[in-house]
Amino acid sequence: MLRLSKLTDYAVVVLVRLDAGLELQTSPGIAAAIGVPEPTVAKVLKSLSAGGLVTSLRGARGGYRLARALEDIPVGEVIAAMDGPIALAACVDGSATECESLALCPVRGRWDPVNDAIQRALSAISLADMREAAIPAVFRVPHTAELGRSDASRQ
Amino acid sequence: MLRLSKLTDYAVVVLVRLDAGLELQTSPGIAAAIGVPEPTVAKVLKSLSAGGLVTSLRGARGGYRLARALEDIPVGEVIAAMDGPIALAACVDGSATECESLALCPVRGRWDPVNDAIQRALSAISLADMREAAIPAVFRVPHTAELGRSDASRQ
DNA sequence: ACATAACCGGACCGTCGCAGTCCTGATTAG
DNA sequence: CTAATCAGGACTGCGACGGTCCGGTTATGT
Repeated sequence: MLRLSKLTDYAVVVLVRLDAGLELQTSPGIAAAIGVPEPTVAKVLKSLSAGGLVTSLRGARGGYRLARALEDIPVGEVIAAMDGPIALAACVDGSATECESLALCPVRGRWDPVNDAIQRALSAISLADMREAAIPAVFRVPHTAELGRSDASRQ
Repeated sequence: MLRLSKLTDYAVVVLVRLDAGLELQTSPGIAAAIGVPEPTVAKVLKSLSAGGLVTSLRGARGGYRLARALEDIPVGEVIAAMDGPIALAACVDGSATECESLALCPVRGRWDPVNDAIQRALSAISLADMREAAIPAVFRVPHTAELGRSDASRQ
């Protein structure tokens, strides 16, 4: 239950990887570093960029960079960037129609306190708290050693 | 975005309705009272019964009853009964294979603190806290008035 | 100026879980 | 025995999600 999308999980891995000390990292480079297909990583980075969690530099020698320190990124914000606004209900979006009839809809505002509680819980945990386990041992070894390998070797 | 299943929302409405003071209520009766199709209500009640939130009496003159007071039912338990164990990850089930390779899987134990926080948040809110808004005004009036609508019309 | 590398913003499709319904038993009151 | 009710499935249509790909834009470096 509360199925967190797999993309969101990747997002955490990607963000932690972005904290590896380098100034700028490319999408293919990150993909190689964390062992996730490049198109998927690209998609994650796009969402994160749209959510303001990373800043991007276009063009050759471009790449991504953390917009803030991991300590200042609550996990709730990552989820919001990937899966949309955090809300625990079936019809919470600000859709105009309001389930056709506001009075009839049994799903109304009731979950607000629950949502607030979850929001608070997710705001209290930062990515720094999840950092340690974020990059599995297998991928933690090739750090700054040679990370432009699998993409640089393609030319 | 943490989509809560619609069934879970119905579950809250049903549970609140079960608190209406009657000793025993049948599935069709509840359906008529809250304005939700009978088969759906039946499904919800089955799940709730399996989760130990309501007790059932089979046979003629049977029905459902709250297993505990609303104050003693945290919303997290309702969610767990309807949507399975509360866990915020893609692969958290106790599946044997563990994503094929435990070492490789980037999704491992990292979300535990987050899950714990959510679990705590959901345990702190009881159904009594959600009672007021649970049954919309429209359905709060016709208590036992004219509920022979959709259940009497079938067969 | 040109080629290259990288991001951007979509469209696209297969898969899977969910909502909702229905059917066939098992159980109990009258 | 009969009727009412719960129990536990099977089944189906739909929509969201994971994952991939493509054309376009921007910037670097020669």
